[in-house]
Amino acid sequence: MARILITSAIPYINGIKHLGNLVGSQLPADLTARYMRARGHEVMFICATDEHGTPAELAAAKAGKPVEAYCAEMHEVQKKLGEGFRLSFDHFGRSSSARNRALTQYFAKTLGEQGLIEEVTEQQVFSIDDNRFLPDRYIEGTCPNCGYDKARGDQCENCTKQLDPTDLINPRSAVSGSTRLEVRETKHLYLKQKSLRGDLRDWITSKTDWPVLTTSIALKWLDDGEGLQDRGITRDLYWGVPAQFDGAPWQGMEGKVFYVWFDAPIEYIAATAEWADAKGLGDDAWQRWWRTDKGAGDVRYIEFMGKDNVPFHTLSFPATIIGANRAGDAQWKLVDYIKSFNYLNYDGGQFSTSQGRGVFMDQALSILPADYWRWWLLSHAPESGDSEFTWENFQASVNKDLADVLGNFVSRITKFCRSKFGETVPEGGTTGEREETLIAELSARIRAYEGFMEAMDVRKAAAELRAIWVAGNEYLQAAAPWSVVKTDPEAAAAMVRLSLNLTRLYAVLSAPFIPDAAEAMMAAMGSADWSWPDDVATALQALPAGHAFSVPDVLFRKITDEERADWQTRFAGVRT
RNA sequence: GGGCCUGUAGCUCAAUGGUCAGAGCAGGGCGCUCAUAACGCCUUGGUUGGGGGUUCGAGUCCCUCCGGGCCUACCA
Repeated sequence: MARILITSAIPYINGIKHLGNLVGSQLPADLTARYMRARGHEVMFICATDEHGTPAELAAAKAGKPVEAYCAEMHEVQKKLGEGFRLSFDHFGRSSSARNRALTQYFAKTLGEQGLIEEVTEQQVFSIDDNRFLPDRYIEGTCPNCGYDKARGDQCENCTKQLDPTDLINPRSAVSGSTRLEVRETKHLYLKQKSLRGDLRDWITSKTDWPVLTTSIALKWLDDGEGLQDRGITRDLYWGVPAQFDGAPWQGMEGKVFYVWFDAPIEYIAATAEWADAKGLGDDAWQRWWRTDKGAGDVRYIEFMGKDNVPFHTLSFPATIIGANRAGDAQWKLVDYIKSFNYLNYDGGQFSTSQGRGVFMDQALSILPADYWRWWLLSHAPESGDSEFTWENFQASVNKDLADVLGNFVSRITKFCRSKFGETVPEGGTTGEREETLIAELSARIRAYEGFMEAMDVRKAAAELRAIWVAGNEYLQAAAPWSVVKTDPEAAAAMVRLSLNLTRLYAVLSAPFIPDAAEAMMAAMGSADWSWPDDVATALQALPAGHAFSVPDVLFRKITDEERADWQTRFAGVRT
């Protein structure tokens, strides 16, 4: 038994997330957490809402609410949706928590004491009418290069030229449209990542088992051009962790907050502390997951994220950790493995939160149960490249895999048994060569399934699980108990007994992917034995003769052509 | 502009430089009748985006062209 710490990238607070967000981090993280628990490991699975930053303030203003209230509401909404998708977080925290405020300030203070924070005076665009400094991206104007009139202050989307806000012709605030902008001087803290470059490179190059997607992005940032640059870790905003506090080794940062990307990953740690608080446990309880000087030496830490998050998790967050560890007292845990995902596209384009394009988590649950989405998304996870959601593919995959292959297997065997032997596991008969062959095949496939799950090879694990389901149908077809029962009821009884046991086995194996259906299968088998099938032959004897079971309701109903067409139309446009 | 990823059957995807490029779905045929018109067996289908090169051998490595995607540090 091992100890495994799993974090999912924390979803941003400004709205309900779409299926692309879900499959890029939370869902595969949940799959792994559930699997590792099923294997008997001690798991800490952490997620949270990422609440700070300009977009949160603007979304709150648009909703006509104070940002604190807006974030509190949206946190609850996201938490409920996570529960709806059966995301089995040990804790779903908030980056605005007191724990995160304290830890973020602690890390900043420690980094400052190590000489790793520098004060930099710089010029920033201030919008008089908005009464706020504007991030470059929130300034619009005409591109000096191509004349596009909606160019952003950081880059022109039309000609892709990188810009400085002061390059724009007729600049205006993207928030209000106001043109009363002026450049003001402002002071910010920078994390001196440059000086940690060697440590970071040594650490990253030691991770030979990481996916190319992950290491190539990290190395590019580390070495491209002039190499890794220092990063500003404060902003002129209201909503965030205050950058001036008692004991801060710098002055003059009143009214400024830490940059959201500085405090967001620290929330992984803080959310674990929030978990301990919620459980009424002491600091030791969470520190044993995060501090190698407090017992976290044997923890394996895995992070899940979309590819856009990789630089922050391979460079800036590790820089924070490595820098703080130089102080020599607390020793914080660095990530052991990063599983990153590409993007899921929607019907020929991108999912987009800002444009309301695609299917969002609340909409998805309103039309079908979580298991349908979990199965499709995980079995099509964008691991090797971007992948695409289409309604046709969704309908076909779900109907075939869940209804025809798995659901129908459970249906045919339970109903057959009920009609011939009643609703108890039948006794008598012995197994033979056919059953030996089945057990051998299942053993080999389960071993392969375990390998894919350990490696977090999500699509391959799904394909193997499906093959395990198919093996049940193949067996039934070849054994044909409906024929055998006419001449040799005892032999048929042995076949049925094994098949009912196979149903329980399927519940155990399938639970990480489709937890609700697994529960339904287990309940129908009248069992609560979730133990992992280390030995298949033994596992197939868990339900003894005479054990009562029931015929479950249809596990997965099929998606009709009419429904598919309806949803296709309903979700074709933009969410309002 | 630079960097990275990617292009394989109608669709979604596999293949440490090494048998005849494989699966699932869709299509075709046969079987079965326990089951959600489900299941099983067999089967059609490929100039691996184009062109060149390295090699005994290339989907895989190199060059080039074409297409798609992502990142490029103040959105998160």
